[in-house]
Amino acid sequence: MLSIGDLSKRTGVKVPTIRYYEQMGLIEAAERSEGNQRRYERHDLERLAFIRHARDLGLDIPAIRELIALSQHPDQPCANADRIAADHLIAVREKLEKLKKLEHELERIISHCDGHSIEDCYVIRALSDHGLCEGEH
Amino acid sequence: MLSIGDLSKRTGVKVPTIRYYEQMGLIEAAERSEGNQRRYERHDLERLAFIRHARDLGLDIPAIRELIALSQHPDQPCANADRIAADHLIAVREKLEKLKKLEHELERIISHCDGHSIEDCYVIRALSDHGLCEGEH
DNA sequence: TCTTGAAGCTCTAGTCACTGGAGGAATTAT
DNA sequence: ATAATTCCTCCAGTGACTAGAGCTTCAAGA
Ligand SMILES: [Zn+2]
Ligand SMILES: [Zn+2]
Ligand SMILES: [Zn+2]
Ligand SMILES: [Zn+2]
Repeated sequence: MLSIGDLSKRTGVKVPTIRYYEQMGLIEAAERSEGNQRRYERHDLERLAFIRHARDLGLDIPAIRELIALSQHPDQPCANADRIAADHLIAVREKLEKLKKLEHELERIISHCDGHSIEDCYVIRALSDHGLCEGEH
Repeated sequence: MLSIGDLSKRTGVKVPTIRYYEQMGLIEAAERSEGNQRRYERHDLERLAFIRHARDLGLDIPAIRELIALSQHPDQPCANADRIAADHLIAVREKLEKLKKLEHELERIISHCDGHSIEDCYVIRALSDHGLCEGEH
């Protein structure tokens, strides 16, 4: 039987975050001690590690909720789980594309400034006029 | 003299967002009509385009506020403006690195699933065990 | 057993950059 | 003159936490 603090230390998830996950329905409401304190067991540890890992991979809470629900039905096909992951990969790739464009523009803008006065600053000028940009973003 | 709606149409910035920028101190409080409605001029249009462009490049509001303040002093050196852009580029590159790792892990995870039952689903198994991952993230 | 300090509880509010709605006033078009 | 549109202010909600206030419970040492 672990206290919420023990669970926190073992998983690296902060105490208020564990309570938040419970509120969001990712973790079942834990059993309580006589004095109303949460008491956890091994399977809560595993559940929390699952959530933490999914969050680290960038999945949002509704997606994780769905994955947990799916994982309760081992005999069902896993097409939905695979689709959640695939959709997320698509979203990650879209963000990557945007960030690459930003990186490119920022590099270009910074390298074009000779670093003298604000009046001539290419950073300021480029921000004032998207026409100076090479691509869209 | 433009109404807030005109300004919105010309810049593509939504009306509540323009009011929000005013509240955040990015735009000076506009003059008002007799009936208390905001009236804008050309330089507000330019200011808003500057803000919009800076936001599109991912700069946050405090950074934009500082850039606007700097741009009011054309004779000063532009080191601070350049530093803001450079710091932002560093932040963008860090995000890029993280996203590339995520993309890689997600690709790997998805490709390892044979798409049959939840019980064997590699997506679920990989989420349950970071040890199955190739790298950190 | 008593006491003290750490850790737990609930509830509320703050983060960031907006976005939307309610309820009412002003402006514009017919 | 009337109707339609736009404007005003204020408040609340988004996502995923995070922090604090004010109180209770727990664990350990004297
Ligand atoms: Zn410069
Ligand atoms: Zn641009
Ligand atoms: Zn699968
Ligand atoms: Zn992993």
